[in-house]
Amino acid sequence: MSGAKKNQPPLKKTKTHHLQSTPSKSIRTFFQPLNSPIPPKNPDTESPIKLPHQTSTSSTSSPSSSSSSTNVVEVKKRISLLKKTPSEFDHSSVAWWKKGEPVPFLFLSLAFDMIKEEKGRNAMSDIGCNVLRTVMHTTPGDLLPVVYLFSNRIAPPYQGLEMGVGKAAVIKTLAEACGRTEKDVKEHYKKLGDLGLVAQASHLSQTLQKSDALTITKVFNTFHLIAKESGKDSQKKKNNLIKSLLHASTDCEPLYLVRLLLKELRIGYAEQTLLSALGQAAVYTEEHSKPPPGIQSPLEEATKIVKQAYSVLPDYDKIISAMLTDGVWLLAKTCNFTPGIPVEPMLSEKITSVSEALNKLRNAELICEYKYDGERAQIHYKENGSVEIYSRSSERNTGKFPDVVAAVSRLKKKNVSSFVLDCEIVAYDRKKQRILPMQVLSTRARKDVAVSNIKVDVCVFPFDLLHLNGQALLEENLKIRRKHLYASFEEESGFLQFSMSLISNDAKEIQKFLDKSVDASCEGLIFKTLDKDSTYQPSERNWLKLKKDYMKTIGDTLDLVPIGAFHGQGKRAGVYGSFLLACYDVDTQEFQTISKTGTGFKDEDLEESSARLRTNLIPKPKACYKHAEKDKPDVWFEASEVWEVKVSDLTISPDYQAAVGKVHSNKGISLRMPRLVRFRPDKAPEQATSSERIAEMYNAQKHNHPDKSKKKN
DNA sequence: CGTGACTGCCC
DNA sequence: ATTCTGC
DNA sequence: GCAGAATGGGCAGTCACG
Repeated sequence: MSGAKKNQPPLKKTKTHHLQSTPSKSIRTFFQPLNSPIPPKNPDTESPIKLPHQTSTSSTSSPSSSSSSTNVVEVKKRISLLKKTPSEFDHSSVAWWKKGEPVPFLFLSLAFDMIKEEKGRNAMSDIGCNVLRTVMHTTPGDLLPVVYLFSNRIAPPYQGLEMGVGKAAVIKTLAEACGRTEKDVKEHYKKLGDLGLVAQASHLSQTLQKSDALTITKVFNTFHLIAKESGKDSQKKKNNLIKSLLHASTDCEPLYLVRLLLKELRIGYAEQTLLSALGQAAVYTEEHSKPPPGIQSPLEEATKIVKQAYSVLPDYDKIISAMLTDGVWLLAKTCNFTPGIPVEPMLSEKITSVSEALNKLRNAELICEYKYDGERAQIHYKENGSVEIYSRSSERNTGKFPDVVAAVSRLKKKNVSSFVLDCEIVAYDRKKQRILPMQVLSTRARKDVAVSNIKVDVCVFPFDLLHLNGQALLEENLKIRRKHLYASFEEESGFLQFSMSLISNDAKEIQKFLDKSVDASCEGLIFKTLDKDSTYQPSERNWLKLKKDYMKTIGDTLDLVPIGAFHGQGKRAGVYGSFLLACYDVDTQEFQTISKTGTGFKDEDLEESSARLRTNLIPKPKACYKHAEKDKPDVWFEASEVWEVKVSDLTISPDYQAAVGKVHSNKGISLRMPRLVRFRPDKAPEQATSSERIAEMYNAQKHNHPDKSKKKN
């Protein structure tokens, strides 16, 4: 594809006033210039360059119209030292601001830009590491916001703080900020595939407005203000806050402001690399603190420790503060699993057959459990009786499930004073004693639900216990955890039922169990070891999952026609990113939209398909294309080819038109998790899967006709 | 007060 | 969620 | 095999606007 291009707006002069808005109290606990026995190499006195942010002592800001643009050149030259191997890097070599002064946002933006250009994760991690060390050295109080911005968040997920700024809002703001129409901005966006690049190319702040240089804390605090804004006129206010940032930004700052707002950093650097860099930065910064004896490679070890700490306590406020006060080597002690704070859930890896499970977990005692189709939940019950429920991504869901709160409180056994339960919450019809589809669960109200007003009942299916009566069980084997699990709760039909499980290493028996799970409206099975390697490993993909649609020969497959496409974003800029697909209704001779798809393509496939279909453009949808007005693709195609798509489910859709009237009077059918399997050059569009067949497939889904799913042996 | 666009979060 | 890709 | 970044349907909640 293409190399990265930069597109930098001309520099503007920035004046130097540090509007210091202190973030929050957490900084108080930060250790000051970390234990640096080595006197800093005279950080500022020697700085040979007059830099934009360095008004030195004179608070009487002179309208220094002097060489501000050359200054940025100098800054960039200097900052390229970040590329040095950490062992050769001098933590005071790149900062152009004084010790104790707020870290300029430009520093982070330029670092992002450098990271983006690197290829290897090691090289990227090194830059990150050097950035963190620089901040630790000059302004440790800024480390927390720097880490948050690096990780593309503004708060731990369970705090529910969201900016509520999306593409549409950014488009609107950009249009206003540079006096263009929204339509204009949208076009530009479609071309570049990245609103950050649009912002950067827009030469914002045309007027030579005297504005203060952005600092990390300014940006971070403004993000928080944006997040907290709500109610009438809140959109306008958010809009203005964003504009104020954009107008104060220079160089590549607009690019990263926008990307941060949209949570799309796109520099190939995310959580795991950051954690690794954090660990390494700590090792270099804590120069006097020797690693514990017996450690061969402190850097790797520190990385492990930080990742481990984060996986059981995913909260940077706590991790950073613990790291700065007690050092990285104590992190395993200072950042423990904490009841009330969610742990990252253990995950599973996809497999495609029972035999694959038996192979991978050879020589270990196996347990299979039904894979229920609901929401993952981690339920924390504390000594004082308070309960919190967290989602798979650590969002606090307690307010959505007051009935679950009641159920676990009621069904825990007497000897249980506190626990953390890992489970699946599933929509459930108690009268018919039947699991209901995910789509039913998703209609449940989410905020401040009252037990008396619940529309969708749920049943909890526990499968693991991470904590019991003040004791962490993470390090115990599954066998032990299960023993505790079963000993700690009573079952109550329709409220709490242990996940259906089978302990077996017998392929035939397991195959039967798999079929049974599907009959019971489940998605398939999860495989785990009971003894060997069976501790609970947060965020690790050490379980296996087998779903019917993963299996090569089984699962629903459809032959569909691409009739439109959407421009790609990010690394897909310049090609289509996804395609609008249709089935064929033989009776009406219509192509009816059924879903989009944008995954399953090799890069090459995507380029070729894009090139091929671009020759087939039509200005308007044909009369025989049945689609909703709502989501029109960027371009329409003549129906010309057939693609095979695999799905996990068919669903009734509010928008898509496939088989409309056949299973629902005015709604069509769509696809859950559609992905391209292969092209079908052997088929003509009219040979695509028919609406009739799609209705059949929908009706064949077990949970749509549960009465017919008689037990079979 | 109803509707539709937008956003975040489930999968 | 699924899938692909570079390291 | 890891980590990151592309991409899917669809729901409730929020806000702007008529």
